[in-house]
Amino acid sequence: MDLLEARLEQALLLKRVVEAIKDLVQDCNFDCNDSGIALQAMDNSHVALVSMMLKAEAFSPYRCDRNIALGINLTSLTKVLRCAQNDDILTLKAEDAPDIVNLTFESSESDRISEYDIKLMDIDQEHLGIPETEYAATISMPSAEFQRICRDLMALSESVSIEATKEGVKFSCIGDIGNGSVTLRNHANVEKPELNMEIELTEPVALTFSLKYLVNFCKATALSGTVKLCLSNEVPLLVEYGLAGSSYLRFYLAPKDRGLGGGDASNWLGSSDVVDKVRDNLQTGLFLGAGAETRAPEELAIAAMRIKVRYNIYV
Amino acid sequence: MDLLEARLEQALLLKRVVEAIKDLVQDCNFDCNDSGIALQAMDNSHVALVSMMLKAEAFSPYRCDRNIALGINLTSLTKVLRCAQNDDILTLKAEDAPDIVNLTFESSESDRISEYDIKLMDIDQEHLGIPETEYAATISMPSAEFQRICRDLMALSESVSIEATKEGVKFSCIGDIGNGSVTLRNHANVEKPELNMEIELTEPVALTFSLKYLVNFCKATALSGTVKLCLSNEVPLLVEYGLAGSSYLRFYLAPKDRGLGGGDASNWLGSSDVVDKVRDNLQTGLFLGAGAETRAPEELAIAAMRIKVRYNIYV
DNA sequence: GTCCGTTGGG
DNA sequence: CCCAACGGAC
Repeated sequence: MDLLEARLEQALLLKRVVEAIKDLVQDCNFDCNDSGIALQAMDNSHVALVSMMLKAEAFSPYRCDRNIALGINLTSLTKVLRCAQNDDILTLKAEDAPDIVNLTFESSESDRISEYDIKLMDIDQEHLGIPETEYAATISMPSAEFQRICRDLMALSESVSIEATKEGVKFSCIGDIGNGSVTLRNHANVEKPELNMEIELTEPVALTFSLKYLVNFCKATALSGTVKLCLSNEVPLLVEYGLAGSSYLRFYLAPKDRGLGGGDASNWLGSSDVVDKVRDNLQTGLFLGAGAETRAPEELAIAAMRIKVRYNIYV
Repeated sequence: MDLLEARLEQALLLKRVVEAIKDLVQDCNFDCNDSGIALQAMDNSHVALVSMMLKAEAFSPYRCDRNIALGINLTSLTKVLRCAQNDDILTLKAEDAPDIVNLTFESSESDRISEYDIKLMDIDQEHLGIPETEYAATISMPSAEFQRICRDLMALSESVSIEATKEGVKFSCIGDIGNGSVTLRNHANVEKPELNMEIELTEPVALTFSLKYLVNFCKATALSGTVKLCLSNEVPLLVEYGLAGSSYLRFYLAPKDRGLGGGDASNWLGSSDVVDKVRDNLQTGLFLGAGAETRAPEELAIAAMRIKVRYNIYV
């Protein structure tokens, strides 16, 4: 008897989610419990963090009798998901103490049934239920527009500065061939609310980020017409794609320090001894100061990313 | 206060123009004066020449207080123009003695404004306002048809012979796998004049050209439904795409000599000492004979292309 | 949504 | 030099 059984009306949802994160994360746990399936993982260079939540309501039916972590290689999962047609019905199944997860794809007329087993792996990783945070600025905008801006500016530079004020948001960059900026003003359209650009702001913010990562996050564009950008100084940017129900796909990205001349984010954590030491510390949470070990694990990831920002500044 | 300000209702026009010439020319001056913006440049191997004229009437408004040459790298310009949506309103701005040119893209609802600065470069190049010439044959035909013919024949050969007679025009080629030809007869269609094929001819002409270059010129196809081919013996072919108003995009291409066996146009000016000498001469206009130095610069480019043809014949 | 062509990375 | 990913066109 299966311990987990989750039936998704459209395989497309999971296909898109996994396509959107597979280049950031190689292997990770799908943490299943009775409220749904969650995934959290930092990317290889620990500059970005992915957090997915598929609530039980996204499935019909959904059943998970006991907490279970399914360690999956995302390249393998991608290969299998590509075998599903977009509007196939997808069912995830796992037994107790499983060494495989089973994916079943049924055509809507159910005259074709495909079944795949993927081998599981043991991944030693805490689940980091990242806490909801108050941000200085929260921008809602069409996800396609955000994608377009990131791609456009990448033609000029590796970094983008995002400045949010009450009136609007300005994305700008400085490059060898010239400079560029895109300015969006608040815009409300009652007929097409998906095209709205809205800012909630307690204080103006300006931060700089790696465009390479942002463009990567934008693979999730098809998942939602709207994206939310949440910024506070010296805190990782949150890029959120809301899914049906209150499911979501979130990306966090540590800001870059301008003082270092706009080097690639993957460069500022290089491979020197010092950097290795810091990297170890990030993973163990050591740099978090007294009391770190007593904090909830969900705070550690974000805190670790803040430390990386500091490190970047102080070196 | 800006010296130049030129507002284009549709960014698409400039996008297409620059896409059509960027593979022929790396860097060139945009010569701006009160009558509009002009560009002339020879390609690297000096076999082809591009001449663009965007009249002031193509812009609204257009203002240029003083003659100014904006030296622009077309790869950079292409990158920036790709950041414009096709129906954005595009505004070009430059100050007096500028080191950058500013491009502004506004969405028609103008809730998005993108601004890019491109660094300028000093390009030491005369403006060669090429003179209008009388040609032995002038062919008007649908631009898509010309593109199709060039692409088709390129499958067989690197060169095409264009023969114009009173009755029609024949494009033909000889290749290793076989020979090919496309013959068009005069054709007038009152309902769809864009599909007309018309020849004005004072004497029959037959010349051979590099298909690689012609295919390249055909990137301009989307700019106009009609293309004009103008031929005279031993004179460069003129391929003209007319734009709204009397703006235009023109390409000139030196004929090839059949005696050399249809080598690639970029090959027949190779790298021997003799060739280098000739190339220098082409650039200084020396081979033009007595009186060359007193000729208007606009004649030199065309004359230089004729000399290359001769050189090719006499070697 | 699918397919093809181009570009960047290994 | 070959393969994968991304973007644009149909």
